[in-house]
Amino acid sequence: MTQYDVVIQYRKGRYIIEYENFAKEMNRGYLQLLVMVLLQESMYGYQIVRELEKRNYIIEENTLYPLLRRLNNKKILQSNWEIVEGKPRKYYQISEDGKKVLEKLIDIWLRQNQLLKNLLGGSKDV
Amino acid sequence: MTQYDVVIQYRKGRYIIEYENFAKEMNRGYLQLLVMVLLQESMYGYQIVRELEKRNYIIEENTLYPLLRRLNNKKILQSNWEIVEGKPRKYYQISEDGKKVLEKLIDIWLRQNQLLKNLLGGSKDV
DNA sequence: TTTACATACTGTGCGTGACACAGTATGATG
DNA sequence: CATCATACTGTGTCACGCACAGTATGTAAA
Repeated sequence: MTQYDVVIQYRKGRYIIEYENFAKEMNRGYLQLLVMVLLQESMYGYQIVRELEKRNYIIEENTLYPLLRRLNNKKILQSNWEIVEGKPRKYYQISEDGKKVLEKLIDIWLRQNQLLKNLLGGSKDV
Repeated sequence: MTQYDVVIQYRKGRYIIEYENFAKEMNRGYLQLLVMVLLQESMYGYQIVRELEKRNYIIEENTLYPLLRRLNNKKILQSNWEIVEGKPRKYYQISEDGKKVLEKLIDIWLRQNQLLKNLLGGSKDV
């Protein structure tokens, strides 16, 4: 915690650089979109975490599992259990309703991208 | 509300298509990024709403004003009042701390973009 | 052999921000 | 003189990211 740090607050027993919070917010919406895109092929939770890890994107298990459950409850995803090597795995895939929502989200994402690209005006290669 | 609609729930006196909720989530993080990018030049709230409207991006006043206040409280933004044509206007600009956060957010955004682009595999022109 | 780590889930609760709702005040237009 | 555009303020609700805590199996190291 130096003069160079950004905005600091004490929470849950440690100092939080405020941009950790902003980073969190950046995930909202995006993670849902990401998961829906991935689950066009059937996958289980742990597999998703590892797959994204390989692609240098860290998603917390604490984030992903509740997310999968929520999307499942909303019928955005479908799921089925399989026993593999004595351990149960819950496989998820996007549902027909989910595909419709996914389309909308990709639309939004494209529009957001376009706008930001314009505002940054070529200073970033997006 | 037809068989073609996606996921429906009744709230606040009307039916909500579930993807409105997903759309909402898509704004989290992104709006903060957007505002920080815009406020590299000094602007006031109402002006931001109209400016984005021109660019076909609707941001609710109910969303923007609280957002500006929050970012101001966190010293991400600075503000000053001016009286124009007898009416007070609160002008905001990004602060030095804010610029550091903005850089991080753009990084995150670029990484998210890259990953999603890869996953969508050329099927979308991003 | 027991300790520890990887695998693969479950449940509950907190904090934050998008947006709803409500309100204030001025100037211009009809 | 009513209504609309301008330009803010304050407070409350709800959903989601993530923290925290727990369960259970298989495997590798000490």
